[in-house]
Amino acid sequence: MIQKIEETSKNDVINLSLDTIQIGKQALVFVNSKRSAEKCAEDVARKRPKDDSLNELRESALKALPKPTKQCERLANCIEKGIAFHHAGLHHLQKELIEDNFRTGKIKIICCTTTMAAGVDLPAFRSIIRDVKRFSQRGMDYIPTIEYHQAAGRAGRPGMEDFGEAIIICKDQEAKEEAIERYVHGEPEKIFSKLAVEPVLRTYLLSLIVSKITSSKEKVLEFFSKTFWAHHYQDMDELERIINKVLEMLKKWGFVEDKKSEFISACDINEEKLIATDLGKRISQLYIDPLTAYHLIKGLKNADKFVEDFQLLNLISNTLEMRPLLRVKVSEAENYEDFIAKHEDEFLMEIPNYFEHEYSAFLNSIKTTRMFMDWIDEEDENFLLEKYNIRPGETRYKIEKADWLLYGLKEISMILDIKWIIKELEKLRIRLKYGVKEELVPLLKLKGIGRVRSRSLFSKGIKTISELKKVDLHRLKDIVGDKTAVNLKKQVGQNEESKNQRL
DNA sequence: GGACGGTGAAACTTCAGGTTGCCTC
DNA sequence: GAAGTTTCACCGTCC
Repeated sequence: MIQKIEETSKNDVINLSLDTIQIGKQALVFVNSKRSAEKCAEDVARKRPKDDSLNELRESALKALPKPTKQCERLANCIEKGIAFHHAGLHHLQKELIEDNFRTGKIKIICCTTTMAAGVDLPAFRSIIRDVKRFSQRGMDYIPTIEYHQAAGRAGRPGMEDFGEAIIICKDQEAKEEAIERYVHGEPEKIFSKLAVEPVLRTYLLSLIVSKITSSKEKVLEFFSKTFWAHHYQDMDELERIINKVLEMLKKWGFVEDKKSEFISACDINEEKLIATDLGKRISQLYIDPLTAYHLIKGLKNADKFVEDFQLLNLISNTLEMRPLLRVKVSEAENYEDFIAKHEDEFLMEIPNYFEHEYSAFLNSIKTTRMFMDWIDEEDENFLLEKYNIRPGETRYKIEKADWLLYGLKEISMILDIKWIIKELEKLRIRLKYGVKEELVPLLKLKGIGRVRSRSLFSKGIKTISELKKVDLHRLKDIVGDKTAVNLKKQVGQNEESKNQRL
């Protein structure tokens, strides 16, 4: 059935969105980048009148962060017209806000990336798939059929509507035929085992040995031969070669060792036992890729009684876990290269050769490191967005990962008995978590005190716990508010409220 | 004549998502 | 590969 809609603009997404609203329904628009999601939402919003009943919602979106970023403003400006964008760069509060208000019907159109296709269950009358191609390492690739199905599956609300509409936007006849062939008639892709990815294999193999599920090379091979991976791979010789290679690495790095059986039975006369070392056990518990662990250990050994924060942050930025790293633009490269030259002897890892492929990753790691440095230097999210083009949601995600790696680094230091560095790591973790300078660390031990309050206390001269004890309750109330002030006094062992009541 | 603003073409840049650990009154 | 952004040349207007 061919259905005509009103064309008020050259942009099909705008026409479809406006039509959806006009017939009293909602739509999700799927695009291939965060920037597109934002722009697309703004384009639709521009064609819509402001709705005063959405003022409160607008304010909530704006106030999700202590200080609104440009992204918050853009979102708020869309929301007041019943339109929103949704992607991984949003603060989780904003994501929830958008999802909840789409469910209640206040938000009519969401322009989103794949966050919505996979993770969130938000049905709508229309699923509009604007982009069926997405950037990949090989250039632009069609999105998998399975992903199209997930997006299209959002169309139609069970129990509320008899049907839904999934629409792919095609620029010409050729694109239309391709879309029908690939997505409407196409079979979803077969599922492949992820075990074949080396970091996963390394982690998995180590955990098998740690948990004593497989205690010899033969048993390891036997175990893997029964996996889904082997089923797909079929070539057992090649499989054996890969597993052997990984096993040798684990041994070389000191996470696994061979042990000749002391009680030789008739059946396993030549069997060498595989045993995880203490270090190997801890790494497996920490769920870090063994290669990352090896890289961290090498870095720790290069540190000599004193480390700068940037050295530690750079060490963890050069791990697979931290990827994708922030990308250095052509115009920025010189600046970061200068930084490398200036600190040449200070890195805890070897700097890749300029002509090696890894050099650009190292350059990116410097940018990521400097982003963390700015964060712990108390720059706000808007500054990070402007300088590094990293959005608040991604900033939080990166910080979480960095924190986890620093925790891993601390645990490894404990096993290796490198005691002096542990305090440094603990301090850095606090600074990274809250995004503060070192001077605020003592105040952050208190409950109810974070980045903002610790800074205002500090700037009013309250810099330590003992100074907090000395300060008058009324003055404290002026700085952090009534409830927090009382709470703080309680925490430092002064129950000021009961004292006041007694007076 | 110079400052300024508007316009459009060319050059340049950038491009999804998101698991894991520990502690504590 | 393509959308989106930035840069730059060009032109017209105004003081």
